[in-house]
Amino acid sequence: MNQKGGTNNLVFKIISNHILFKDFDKELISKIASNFTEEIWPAHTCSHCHYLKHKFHIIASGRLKIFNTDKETGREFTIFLLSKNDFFDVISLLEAGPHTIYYESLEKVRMISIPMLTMHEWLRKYPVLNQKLLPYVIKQLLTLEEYAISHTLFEIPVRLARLIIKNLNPDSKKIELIDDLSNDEIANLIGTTRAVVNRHFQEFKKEGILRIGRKKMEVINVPLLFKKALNNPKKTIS
Amino acid sequence: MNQKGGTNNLVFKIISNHILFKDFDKELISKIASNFTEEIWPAHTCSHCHYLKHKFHIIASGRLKIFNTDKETGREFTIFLLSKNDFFDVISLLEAGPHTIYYESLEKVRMISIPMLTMHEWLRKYPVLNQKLLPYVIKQLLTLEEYAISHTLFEIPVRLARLIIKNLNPDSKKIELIDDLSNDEIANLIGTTRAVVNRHFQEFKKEGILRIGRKKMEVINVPLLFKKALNNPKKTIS
DNA sequence: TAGGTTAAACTACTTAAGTATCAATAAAAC
DNA sequence: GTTTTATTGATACTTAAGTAGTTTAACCTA
Repeated sequence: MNQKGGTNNLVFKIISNHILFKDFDKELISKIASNFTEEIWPAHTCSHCHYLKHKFHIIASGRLKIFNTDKETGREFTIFLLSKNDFFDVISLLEAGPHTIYYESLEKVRMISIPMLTMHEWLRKYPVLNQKLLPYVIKQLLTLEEYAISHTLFEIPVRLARLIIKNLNPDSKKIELIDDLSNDEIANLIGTTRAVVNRHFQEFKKEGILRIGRKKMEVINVPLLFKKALNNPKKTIS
Repeated sequence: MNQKGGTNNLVFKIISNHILFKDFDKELISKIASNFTEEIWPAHTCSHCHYLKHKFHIIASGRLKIFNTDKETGREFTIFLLSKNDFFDVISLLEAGPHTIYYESLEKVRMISIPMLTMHEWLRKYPVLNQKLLPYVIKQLLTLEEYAISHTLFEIPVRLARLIIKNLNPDSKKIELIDDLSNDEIANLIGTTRAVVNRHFQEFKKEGILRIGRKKMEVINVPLLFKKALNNPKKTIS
């Protein structure tokens, strides 16, 4: 019905290439796309989870962090750093209990969204959608498991090294997604504070692992970085 | 075909009451049940994830922990403490990359299992199964998120108090599932060491929150316990 | 009940991480 | 181009948690 164009081109383009919907037939994709509306969050738009319970979003461009805060200490922990094609909130897909987390756009974020009710309806109507969703959720499960483990068993330098490696393009050897973040945001990603991150960055620099500029970083010794990522508390090297 | 009895009564009883299968019709449940075999792990049976990739298990009785170890320090972190009706390994349901975790039975564990291939086949054949699985996986996601957050932002006494609260029966006020664990196993659950757990147990005891015996514990002041669970680093009370 | 085994309690020490503060510097705004 | 703001770099200090080792108590069983 809304075939040529749907609500607009952006929505159709995203939906038809998206992991959740791409295998649906063209007709259905158009119908699905027509339910989405475009939404733009300016940089540093902050939103409480509560207000998002009624909407399901897919990111078209820009980065958005899901985080938790400890009001007492003011410290933050970035649980997920979402970018293109990621969607939220997965937890709200399940009618679970209260789930206090926050969202903030790191820059201007373009996204498409539908009412959560519609998404719920589709999940009932198209069981295949559950099949598509499951691998994504399990991948998030793995990510969180990794967080829990490394925040429990590993020290900051190890966590820092692993964060960089995880965002290192294996071909270009360039750091992606996080290379332009401040020390503060890096600290949030590994669950520590700015001062501690900076302390270890200085160490990494001195050891010739990283080259660091203002809001940019570059790996100059990959093997050494991988060595840092091993948990080796009793260093034999002086 | 294998209607009366199936492979045996235990399997049928578990399957027909299990969250994953209970809504299937009797015929299908019998067919499904006939694929399961019973398995018993004696107390302290330890198994590496690798060997379990080819099987899917549902626990009938006993406790089993999923954990990770840091070989360097010997420290352990219990990711999940599974008991009746829990199943594993969820991550292996997705054909993901390597996932190094370990399993150990805390006591004699009775379970029923099928080849992972069969489970994969069913997930394709019965999309409803994905629908049943999703809420469970999302619940695990929530649990891991909670771990990641509390291990990042909260100190040991808070984590200890929350662990107890999470396993506190709201009606009976009795601690369940973990009340007979050693300090060592408690430490694994909150990601610290035995000595530290004991240190804070002594504190809790002195403050009149807990009564502690050898491998048993009891809450004697619930409100104080809840107060401990709040993250309140700057205590005004001396 | 004696002897052995295991877990818990206690003490002393070490260290990484967190905190506070300020100076230096780059970027952005006016 | 000057002021303002944000980010980084650096120093000194505090503390919770980790580590090591010993003592005490509970439990088991021979």
